Formats: sequence, C-alpha cells, structure tokens
Amino acid sequence: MNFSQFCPLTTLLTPLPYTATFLETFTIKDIARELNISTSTVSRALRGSYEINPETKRLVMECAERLNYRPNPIALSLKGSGTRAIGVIVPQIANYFFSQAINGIEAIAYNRGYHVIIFQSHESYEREVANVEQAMSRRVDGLLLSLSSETSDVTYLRELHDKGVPIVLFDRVSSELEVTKVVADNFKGAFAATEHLIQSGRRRIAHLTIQPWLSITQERLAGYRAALEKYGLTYDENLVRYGTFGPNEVGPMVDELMALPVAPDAFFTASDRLAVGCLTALRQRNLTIPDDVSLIGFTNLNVAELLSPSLSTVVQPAQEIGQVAAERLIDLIERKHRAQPVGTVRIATELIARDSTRLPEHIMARLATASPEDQKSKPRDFVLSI
Amino acid sequence: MNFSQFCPLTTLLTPLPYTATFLETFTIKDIARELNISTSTVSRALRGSYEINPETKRLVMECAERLNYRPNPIALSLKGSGTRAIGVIVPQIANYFFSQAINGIEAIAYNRGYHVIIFQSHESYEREVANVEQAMSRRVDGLLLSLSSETSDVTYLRELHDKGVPIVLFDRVSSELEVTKVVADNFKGAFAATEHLIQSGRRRIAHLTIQPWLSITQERLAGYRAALEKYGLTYDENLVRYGTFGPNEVGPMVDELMALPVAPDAFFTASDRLAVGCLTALRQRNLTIPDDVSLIGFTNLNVAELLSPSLSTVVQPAQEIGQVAAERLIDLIERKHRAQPVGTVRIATELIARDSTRLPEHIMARLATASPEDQKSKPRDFVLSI
DNA sequence: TTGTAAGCGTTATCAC
DNA sequence: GTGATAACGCTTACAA
Repeated sequence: MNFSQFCPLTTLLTPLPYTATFLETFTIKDIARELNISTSTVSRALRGSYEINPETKRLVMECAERLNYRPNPIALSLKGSGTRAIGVIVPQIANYFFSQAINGIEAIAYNRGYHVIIFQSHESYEREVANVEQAMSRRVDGLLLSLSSETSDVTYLRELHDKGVPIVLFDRVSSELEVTKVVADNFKGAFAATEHLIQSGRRRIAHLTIQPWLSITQERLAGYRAALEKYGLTYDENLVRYGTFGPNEVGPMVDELMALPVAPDAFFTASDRLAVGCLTALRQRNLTIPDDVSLIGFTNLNVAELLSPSLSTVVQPAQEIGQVAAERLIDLIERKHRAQPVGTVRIATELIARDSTRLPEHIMARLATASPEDQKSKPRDFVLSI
Repeated sequence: MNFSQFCPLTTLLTPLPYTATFLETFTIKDIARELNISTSTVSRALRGSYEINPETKRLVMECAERLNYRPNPIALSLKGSGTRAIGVIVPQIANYFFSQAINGIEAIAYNRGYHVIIFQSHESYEREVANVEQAMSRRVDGLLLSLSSETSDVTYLRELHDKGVPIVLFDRVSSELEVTKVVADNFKGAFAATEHLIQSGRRRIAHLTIQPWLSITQERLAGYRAALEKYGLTYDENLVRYGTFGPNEVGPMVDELMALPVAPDAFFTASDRLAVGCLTALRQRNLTIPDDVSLIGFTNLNVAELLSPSLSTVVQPAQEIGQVAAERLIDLIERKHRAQPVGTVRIATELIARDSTRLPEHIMARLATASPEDQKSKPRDFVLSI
C-alpha cells in the first residue's frame, strides 16, 4: 500500500494535506517520497539518532504523525532489533491460577510495550519443548514459563539460557536451572495453613497434594511438617497423599484416610481442584465442617470466594506472581540491571480463615483447659467426642 | 549464526555429517552453501513447487532435516505470506468464560499450525481499538474478538473487514457487523432456565443481568420473556435489573427486590459473578434455597461445579465457542470456502438442574393439585407459606 | 532444472 | 546533514 495511492499529488499541494485514517499502513518510504528525501533520513529523523536538520526532523515527524505512521514490527524483527514480544508457556490456560498469572503478565507487558504470545504445554514435556522451539522461532525477546508436571529434564532450557535468551520461571520452577524464579511463598503458606488448623484444635491433619517431584509440592510439604513440629505433633506419612487426582479419585482417597486407625480431623489440600474434590467428597459422605473435620485449601482467591464460607484458604497471589515475573523478564531483556542477581522471588501468600475451620467455641474451651500432654495423647477424642 | 560456524569443512567430508542440536538456527543460505547450490533452489526444493531434480530435492530435504532447518516465520511475514498467527482480543483473560474460550481457540489453532496472540481490552473501547491496531501491525492473519462492554461503535472493525481482514466475533458480538459470529444459544438457555424455575413452582422470577445493550443480554431477556409467556406469567420489568454490579452491589439489589410488594421467589442471574453475588447475598440475609427462593445461573461449568449443590445452572459452552470460532476464522484465512456464508453459529447450552432449585416434594404436590388459576393468582403463597 | 536478482520495511555503514 | 547501499531470510519472476 503506497502513499501515492491515497494521496495524489493534487492533494499534496492543498493547504489541508491528506490525513491517514485508522489502519492505513504507511512506511518510511511513503514519508520519504512525500518529503522528497531519502528513507535513511526519515529513519534517522524518526529515532532522533544522528544529528539531523531540526527542520527536516520537524517535517518528518509532522508527516509521520499525519499519516499515522507505525513502524512495521516485522521488519524490525528481521533486522534483529527484537520483536517486543514475550512467549508465555503454561501448562493450561483454563486454570484459574494461570489465567490470573497471565492477566498480571499481560498488564505489565502492555505497560512496557510488549506483547504476549501464549502457549499451552498441556502438562506434556514434548509439547513444552515444541512450544519453546516455536516461541524461539518467532524470535520472542524472552520466555516466561511454568513447567509442565511431566518435565524433569530441563537441559533444553539450560542450553537456551546459556545462549543468552532471557528466561524467567514462575510457579512451577526447577531447582536445576539457575535462572530468575518467581513463586508463591509455599513454605510460609503451608505453614500458616497447618498452624491455623492446629490452633483450631486439629491434631491429625491430612495433606492432599500434587506430584511429589514438583518444587511447590516439596515446599508445601516442608511448611506442613515445620508447623507440625512447632506444635510437637508427629509427622505421619500415611496422612500425606500425592497424585494427579481426577474429580472422582479424591473421594476414595478421603475414604481411605477416614478409615485409618486414627482418622484425620482435618484436610489441608494443595490446589483448587483438590480442595473442591475434597469438599465434595466430604459432603457426599455426610461429614460436616467443622464438626467432623476441617478443610483448608491452597487456592486462588476467586475460587475461595466461590466456595465461601466453607473453605479457609491460603490465597495464591497468582496475578502478582505474573506481574513480578513479567517485570523481571523485561528488565532482563532490556538489561536494566547489568548483572541481575539470579534468585528466587517469593511472593507472600495470605491466609483467609473462615469460621468453618474452627471448632465450635465450647470445644475450643475444653481444649484450652486440657493439658498439652492430654492434647497430644488423645487428640481425636477432643475433636470427635462432640 | 552461520552453518560454517558449526560445521567446518572437515566435518563436511566425514561420513557422519554434523547434526544440529536443539535450537541452532539455520537458514536456507546455510543449506545452499553446504550443497553448493543457490538459495532459490533450496527454497523451491523445500516447498516442492517447481519441478526440481528429484535428487537435488532429496539432498536438500535430507540436509534440512539434518540441520533441523526451520523457516524463519518473520522473514515469511515480511514477504507477505502471512504470519500464521491469529490475534485474540477479549475483555479479560482472568474470567473463566474467556480463559476457557481461549483454551478452545488455542487447541484448534495449534492443530492447524497457528499461534495465538492475546490482547485484553479490559472492557475499554479505546484499548480495544489500540489492541486491534497492534494486532494488525503484527500482521496477524485474522482476528478473533469478543467486544468490550463499552464498545458501541464498530466502524473501525467494519473498515478492517471491508479491507478483507478475516474477522470472527464470539460471545460479545455486534449486530451492526456482517461477519461470522459464534455465540452461545442464549435465547434457548434463558428459556430453559426460566422454564425450569417455573416448573419448579416459581412464579415471580427476578432476572439479574448485565449491560442491556449487549446482544447476549437481549437474547437472554428474550428467552426469559418467552418462557414467562409460554406459562402465562406476566412480564414485570421491576423484576429485571441491569448493570455491572460489583460484588457489594448485588446485595442491595437483592434487598430492593425482596422489598417489592410481591417479592420474587426465584432469581435467574446472567453470569458467574452475578450468580455468586446473589448466592452470597441470599446467604447473608438468611434466605434459604430452595425454601425461600430458587437460584439459577448462566454460568460456566467449573464455576457451577464449585458452587454445587447450591446452584442450578445453564452451562455456557465456553470452550466449544472458542473452538468453533477458531475453526471458522482459520477456514476464512485459508479460504476453505470461497464464499463462506456469513452467519451466526449458536452453540447449544446445557441445563444442569440441581435439587436446590426445586421446591420440596410436599409443596410441589400441593402445587400440582391446585388449579392453574390458583397458581397464577397467589403464586407466592405456595412458595412462602411453607 | 537451476541461478540471478529484486523486493518485503527497516537500520547501519559508508560516502559525499 | 543527507543519500546510496547492503543486509536481515525468504520467495519469485525472469534468465539461462
């Protein structure tokens, strides 16, 4: 599409010059042609680089403005000046955590003039690699990714990183990669959740969680154990279950746990799905909250709100994680910090406690008067002897 | 990065030639240089166009394979052969409907070799226009969009469409644009919801809905009215409320409605948010479901599941809408159908009825024995005289 | 059947 | 200060 096509000479001579409308796309060539100067001059004027005649510059700017000139990002990319696009690879978009994270990413990216190209790995290692390759072939300026649960070998990312490609991991990170990472403070979150359950009078806290090899799983488990330890409760591995539970698999798991010699009096779940699955299972089995058990989830705010008032929760700061991750990545891309310290940023989680977690007051009162030994030795009595 | 850099001549002469590893990026030049032929020959061999010496072709293919050659999509775009990317513009990613829709879009796009570039309008007309402009400047092959609630003037899209840019609208569509549209069957969905409430014994059904000028709002209202009419109930505009309610604005609305001379005995809400807000408001006011009122929402499946068993719902087929929209768009881009009929595709909605909507059996029984006139004349008596 | 050269929009490196 | 020119990776007339 050439300028002359829209702006015949006669128009050029009129006092009111042709003005571009929405989405007509002009190039520096068009500007050069109208002003009878060379494209290089136009280019220079536009980015104000070399010393250029102020008058020429003014003319160029004015003309560019009038024609609504927009540099062609594709040509820029070909020249190697970056695409101002970042690739985001997540396991699933239709997962509240990730869609909120993407929301945060997009907000930052937009403000800083970047675009977001989304890829889903669908929890498949192979597809994740393909996605990365695709993103690179589109010459994204950087990569933001949350690893698939299948991914254990990250050498392909290390190669990339060694080649200088800016990479930031978020949420699902790998300890085998020395890149910037942004995660929720899973340890503190799990600690707070467990502590809250203990302070609510619970002693046998089951923990339903996801794949054991994920860093987030390990951190949460560590927080859970640390809280138990602080209150002198023994860690019982029978109470911890790992997996990729479908909605109908949580029920049997709950049954199994409730059939233990000493059944749990609380559940701490590690995800939206698990929280919902567990809640449903408990309801179906006519177990009431908080009389029979407590439930606390590691969930996203909106999900927690939907489930309210049944669910106490540790809120995952999904959006903020996305924001911080995007910020760090773009800083890296633009080399804001010559030597950005490669480290892990932990975003604080928030505990939202609902009454449903807490034992009824009269039982709490009884608990308070019991000696600590008493509490430890016969914990379930206090809870289920209602 | 040149081939010679990785593949010194000596290597070339060995029986086991150099093989590229992940993400080394070679060009047709590299292939040409290694095979001592011209880049054009390589290009032709690669896309099998002109008749080319089968042997040459074989050599080229083999070499391309070995070097893991990937055409540079940016160079292709510059040539004007399309970017194999589609722009998706939605009001909000972190909205379950849209994230599911995007999920469907991405799935189809991936299968057909396209990438998805996401933009959020944040319900702002201005930003929507900016997004479209950005998408076009990135030379996306087509546009998939769901209009912001602020958008009433769509001439900018008409211009684009007239220029031949493939466009498909989904969910939030405009009647002023003659493009392919993909929407949920809002009329039937609303009809089914309303009918279900009526069949569950309700007679004064309030309808909380979103902005009145949106097509989806109008279609739903039409379905609601049609169902009322079918059962001989009069339409009362006092029972219909429009708006962009925040979570704390639904409560007062519910109060207002319950304070009407003849209060509603059911609520039909038009979105996740409204359903949740309404549910919360009812709970806070100690109104029980279904004893006091019924509630049915126009929501997404996962949200409904989260709220289960409190909420009967008409499920929005978000993912399928995304899939169909993406399919139609890519068909358009690839001109599968020379003259694709421009029309509106309506994806069926599904009614999920939970017991919570239905009046208790003994009341239903009383209702059944009452004469139709009786039912019409004193509807609330039947419902609230429990 | 293959090679040469122009061009897509832009910037950088030269000259002038 | 400004204008040619080459280059980015690729496709495609046109020539050979």
